[in-house]
Amino acid sequence: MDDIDRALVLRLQQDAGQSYAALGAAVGLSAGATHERVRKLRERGVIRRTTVDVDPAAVGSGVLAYVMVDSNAWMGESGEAFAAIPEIQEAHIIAGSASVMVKVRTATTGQLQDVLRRLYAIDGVIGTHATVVLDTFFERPLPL
Amino acid sequence: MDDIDRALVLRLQQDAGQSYAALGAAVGLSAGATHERVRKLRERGVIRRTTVDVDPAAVGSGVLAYVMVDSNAWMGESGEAFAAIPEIQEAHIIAGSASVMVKVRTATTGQLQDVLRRLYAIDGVIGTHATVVLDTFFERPLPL
DNA sequence: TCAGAATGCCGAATGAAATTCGGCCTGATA
DNA sequence: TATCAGGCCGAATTTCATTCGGCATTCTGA
Repeated sequence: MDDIDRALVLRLQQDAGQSYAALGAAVGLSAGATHERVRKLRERGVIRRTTVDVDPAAVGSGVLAYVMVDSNAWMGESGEAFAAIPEIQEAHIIAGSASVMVKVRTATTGQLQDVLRRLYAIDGVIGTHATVVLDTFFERPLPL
Repeated sequence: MDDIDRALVLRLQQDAGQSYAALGAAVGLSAGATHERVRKLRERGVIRRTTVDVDPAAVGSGVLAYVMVDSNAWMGESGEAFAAIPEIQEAHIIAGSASVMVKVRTATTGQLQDVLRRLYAIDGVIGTHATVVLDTFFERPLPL
């Protein structure tokens, strides 16, 4: 993981569709060497996968909310219960008054309400506190 | 935006590196037609870009926190002030007691503290409330 | 310090994939 | 029903990914 690797990851985050030749030229390597570097970054798990960034509103997920989930038990093994709710995009164990925080995307606030209902159905969950996002300034890749 | 488009977006989210031939076979289209569909999805902005998913810990961002930012003024035009802090990965205007919520990734909690310091320096910011993530269950693509 | 091994890079060769296009079919329009 | 636009297929062409031999540099251990 040297400066070249970091530069490669940075540029791939910005555009994973460019050719290895272009990518290599940007960091001063041949296409072959660039290919090998990127292959190893994947192998090591630094790059997990290549994906596309989708406009949530365009695919029917215009409502974004963060939900703090309160519980009366240790939630450390409940990951799958949260994963079973497809509208949940992220789920984290947190330090603080609540024990879990989830990021939810739905088409409408009605569906958001339904997600809250399903959260309550999870073992140990005793309360939720939803924070609705009114506007997103930005969502961007990791700093490097 | 029909069922085929949705299937394409779904599969591209899972793996944007596959060939148009494979992608087309999965949805019942030729490589050429698939190429054209995807081109239009990009053109319409449904697909914003193709990128790589990076392991944060591997690039020196092992600490994740969400920070509620309190203010004494309308923050609607302050997006750039938040964007100027590279450790902030997302920034949203929210409904509720705080006015802005940001997602922060740093290498250490010391750097997190430094980010809070810089948040306080933004015009109108009068307080922060950080929630540190202890463990991430999952982070995944949009539901479709 | 020196031989051997390992690593990383370059440049060329080869096969696979992206991209382009003409022609055909279907559904909508008037 | 005649016309037109949109979408798909399949082939042709160009570009790119991937693989490899050979060379230089660095690392290891004696």
